[in-house]
Amino acid sequence: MTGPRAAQRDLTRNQLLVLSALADAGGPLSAYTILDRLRGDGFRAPLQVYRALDKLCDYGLVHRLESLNAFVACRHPGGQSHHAVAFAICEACGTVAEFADDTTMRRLGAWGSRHDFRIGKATIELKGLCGFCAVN
Amino acid sequence: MTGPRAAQRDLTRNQLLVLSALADAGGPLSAYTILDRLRGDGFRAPLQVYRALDKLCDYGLVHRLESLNAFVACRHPGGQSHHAVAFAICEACGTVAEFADDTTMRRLGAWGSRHDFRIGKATIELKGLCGFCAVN
DNA sequence: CTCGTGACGTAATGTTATTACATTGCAGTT
DNA sequence: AACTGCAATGTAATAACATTACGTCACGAG
Repeated sequence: MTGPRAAQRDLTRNQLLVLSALADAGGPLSAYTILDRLRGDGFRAPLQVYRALDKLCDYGLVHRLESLNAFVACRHPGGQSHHAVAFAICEACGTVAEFADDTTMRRLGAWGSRHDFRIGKATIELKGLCGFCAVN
Repeated sequence: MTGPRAAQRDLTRNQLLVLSALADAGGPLSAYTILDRLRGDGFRAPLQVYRALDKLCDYGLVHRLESLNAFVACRHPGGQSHHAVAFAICEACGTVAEFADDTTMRRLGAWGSRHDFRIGKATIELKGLCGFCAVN
């Protein structure tokens, strides 16, 4: 067992702490916010956080939100397609909804095929207003 | 004439310089790279670049690539939908292809309707290998 | 003329991410 | 047990990206 999936059971202390911080937050956190929250657990340098985040992203347990320079715990861990996920980010309240739209993904894959582009990772982030904030 | 489109004819000196730098490059540049290239034209501080970039993005003449922290001149200026654009970024050679896939956009719009999310801007960036680099 | 507005210049600072290098822990081998 | 290789860690320094704050200038509307 050496694949990425296998490692889910073998998280290191630092990885576990970072993942917990994200899960507890229930929403996106910046690397430096995570660092601050983990100072009590012995974290001192950004690299400790970034290294853990890299692995967690590899393992499919965390997503990076490019448009926010922040990270979220995956809401569908164990789900097959870590690379085929999209996010809806409310600009008013900051909530992030994670979703997978297979049709959209297939559509983008089709574009790739037609244009001879081999897709490694798709970043799809919608910024806007959630139902609650659009009204209030 | 007060809308964003109108302003295309009224770019300031700084905006024109930044747009030219991006157009000349033919690909993405970071704000600081632009700054360096414009030192000869009197640019001294990051803010001069960021201010121009903000406006150029508003006007639909420049796109920000979130996953690269970089900016590109729009390849379809005057095109109707500045917000409905996607990018394919080759991780090997750095080339960026800009495209608009209406079906994908409608699909995401449909997701928004179904989930009561009002989309302001969609960020779609595909990372992978272009036809040339996938072979070589 | 004066007031409001938008662009500009400059300095300082804040935020995000990486490089470089030394060390530690542990599995597999001998 | 000693050796080796590898992944994770600790620490410091620095690079890269972005914003805040404040003062000035040009210009059109009233």
